[in-house]
Amino acid sequence: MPVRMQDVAQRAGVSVKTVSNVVNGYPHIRDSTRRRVEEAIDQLGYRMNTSARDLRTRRTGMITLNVPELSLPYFAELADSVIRAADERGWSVLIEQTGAERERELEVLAGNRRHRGDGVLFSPLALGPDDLDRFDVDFPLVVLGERVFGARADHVTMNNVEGARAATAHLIASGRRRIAVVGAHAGEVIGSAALRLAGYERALADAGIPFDPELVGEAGLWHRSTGAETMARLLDSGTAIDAVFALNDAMALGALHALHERRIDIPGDIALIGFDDVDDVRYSVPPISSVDPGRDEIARTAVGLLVERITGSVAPFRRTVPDARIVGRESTGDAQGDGETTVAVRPGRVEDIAVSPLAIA
Amino acid sequence: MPVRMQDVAQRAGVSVKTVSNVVNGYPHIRDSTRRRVEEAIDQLGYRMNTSARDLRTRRTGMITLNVPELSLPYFAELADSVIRAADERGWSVLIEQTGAERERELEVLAGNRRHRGDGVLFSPLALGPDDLDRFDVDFPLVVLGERVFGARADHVTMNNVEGARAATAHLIASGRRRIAVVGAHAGEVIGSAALRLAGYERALADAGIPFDPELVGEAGLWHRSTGAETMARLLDSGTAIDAVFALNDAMALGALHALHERRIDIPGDIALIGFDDVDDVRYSVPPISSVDPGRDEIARTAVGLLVERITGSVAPFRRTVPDARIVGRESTGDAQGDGETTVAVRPGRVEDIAVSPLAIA
DNA sequence: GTGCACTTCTACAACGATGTAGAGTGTAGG
DNA sequence: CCTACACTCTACATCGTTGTAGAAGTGCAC
Repeated sequence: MPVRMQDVAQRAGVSVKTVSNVVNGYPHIRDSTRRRVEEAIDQLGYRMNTSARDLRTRRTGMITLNVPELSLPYFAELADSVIRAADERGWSVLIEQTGAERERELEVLAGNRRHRGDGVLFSPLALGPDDLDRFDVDFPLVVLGERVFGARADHVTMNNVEGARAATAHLIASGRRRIAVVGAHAGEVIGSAALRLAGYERALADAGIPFDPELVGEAGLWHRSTGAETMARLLDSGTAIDAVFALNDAMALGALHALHERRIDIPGDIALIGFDDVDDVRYSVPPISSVDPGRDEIARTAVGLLVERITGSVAPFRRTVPDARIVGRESTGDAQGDGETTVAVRPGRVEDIAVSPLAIA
Repeated sequence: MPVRMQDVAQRAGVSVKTVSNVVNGYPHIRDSTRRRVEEAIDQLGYRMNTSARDLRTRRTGMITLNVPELSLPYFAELADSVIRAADERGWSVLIEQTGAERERELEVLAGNRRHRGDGVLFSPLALGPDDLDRFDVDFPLVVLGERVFGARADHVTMNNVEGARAATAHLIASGRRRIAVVGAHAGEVIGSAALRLAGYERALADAGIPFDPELVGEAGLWHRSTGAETMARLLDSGTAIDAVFALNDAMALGALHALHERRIDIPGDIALIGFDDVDDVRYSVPPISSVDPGRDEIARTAVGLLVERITGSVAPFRRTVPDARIVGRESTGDAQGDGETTVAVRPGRVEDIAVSPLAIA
């Protein structure tokens, strides 16, 4: 029932291949022929059957983005940026949610889930170094985030340690000494939590401030709710606190909530800084300072790496770390109202991973 | 290079079709045969070529969701719900962003954009009644939102009028009389703005409170920033105000920001209610009351309608309106801290649209 | 022993596009 | 006038799967 190239060809009095050539912008076509074909296409309302093209060309023009959930503002904004970056290059994006469940994340790598698209952008939250072997997959893959290092895959990470160091240093520079952390993961040595905590400790050491475990608040999931709970626990513990570094913005918003409940003045009594620089924190009350990890660049780099991996030849795996910066707002006393100050974070490094990719079948 | 059914068939000593039958769960297969095929699949690491299957079956198992942008929390949460609903039924979701640009929204309907997937879920923000004809498309389409009524397509809308009426009535019930509106669109008779304003007016009328145009604040785009600006204008105008109805939550958050800047007490001086019930408002300071339009049900219904339209026979177009409810929080004095009260909104109606769909080619 | 229904499997064409190879022109250069 | 080459177009095989039709085998009732 649907119109095929065959039908267009017949109407225009040319071969199917000529229609294909017109549609695909092949240059050597007489103007009159091109016009006739285009008219036939219009008249018949022809639209290319993508499945047939995909089958023949062995390429779909789609990539899959796997994130924990779009309800988390950071991932929603990441998805936004990824879709834009892909669109600029003419690619479409399929989105799947893993809910940060280990099982579903493993399925992404096993490729057992519906296997569409030419490559996968994967932001794991549940997998860790024990799962490194699973990343040896036979399809183009780019990993986002800080859960897995050393995987045999291209990898785009944030400048976690330096970002966290700069955020903490920023608080110290304004005279704070009792800086609490919201969102630590006890015993973990990988992942954003560990890296950002390391940056925090480094900043303290740089300033000669002793590390006090009482100031470190644990939070498993990095949601607004857990940020609020952790902040409340810290406040109830009775430890003196004059600043808070929330390891992401969602928890910073939760912490703000908890501070408000106790009518604590920000930044008067306690200064607050987050991480991710999502849109929300610009409009919270008061606006919250944050570390901008360079979301657009992360997305653009990741899409670029993936497309290269899909279309290009075999090359060593690469790890890239976009530039980050500190955005100062009212919650750290850097600005009033909608004002903002920004400070660059010491750049991360771009390294080649010293392993070769498996030949992609 | 990649493994085909052919290769599996050879290894298992059966025909290609038998492999296909095993993969697709065709029942009449000897156990021993099935086992041999499955072993061959494992050994060779076979994975179905989806393009070939899609071509043959004339179905891709994907739908496209077109939204303005995922950075807007409402649409991020909608996308989350849509992906979940689709996943439950075994469908994948391709997401495209229109940026609320008229041109791009028209392209969605023209089908000129890459045309993949079996159907489209479309949430327009720029199109209006003038574009009704464009909705006569030759692919399965379900429209979301309030921009277009009477289009020849299935349609899922929010219970705008009743939701807005109930929100306003809620403020009135707590003794407010000078209720400002943030986000009106002057002169528009369609779209969320007009419908929600109508609900507002109806509630005033019900309570015998005169409508005062000075209380109505315009805002073109419904962002946090415009909410803040509009709120500021209203406050600066000098009109007495004891409550604010922001026509969506993003603007409610912006309004909150503006109120905070002037150190106005909420709900002491001014009560505040929004619309959409996005996650953010649960954790703002203070938490903001809102109208919950039933996001999950909207998504589930929309996906259901679309899948039916794709797989099913021709049937009259349907319009559905999920149930909404008022969620009372601190900003209207209904609860303290994380507390919530809920009140059902008078149900919307489910109607058949009195036109038949075009035969889907 | 025959007929019939069910189970199990196969051969072949078809889905709708593109890659390859090459045929038929036209034109410039020798 | 012939050769070389660029331009324009076509015929045909092919991508990897599933639908259709039917063959072969099995079991059971009569």
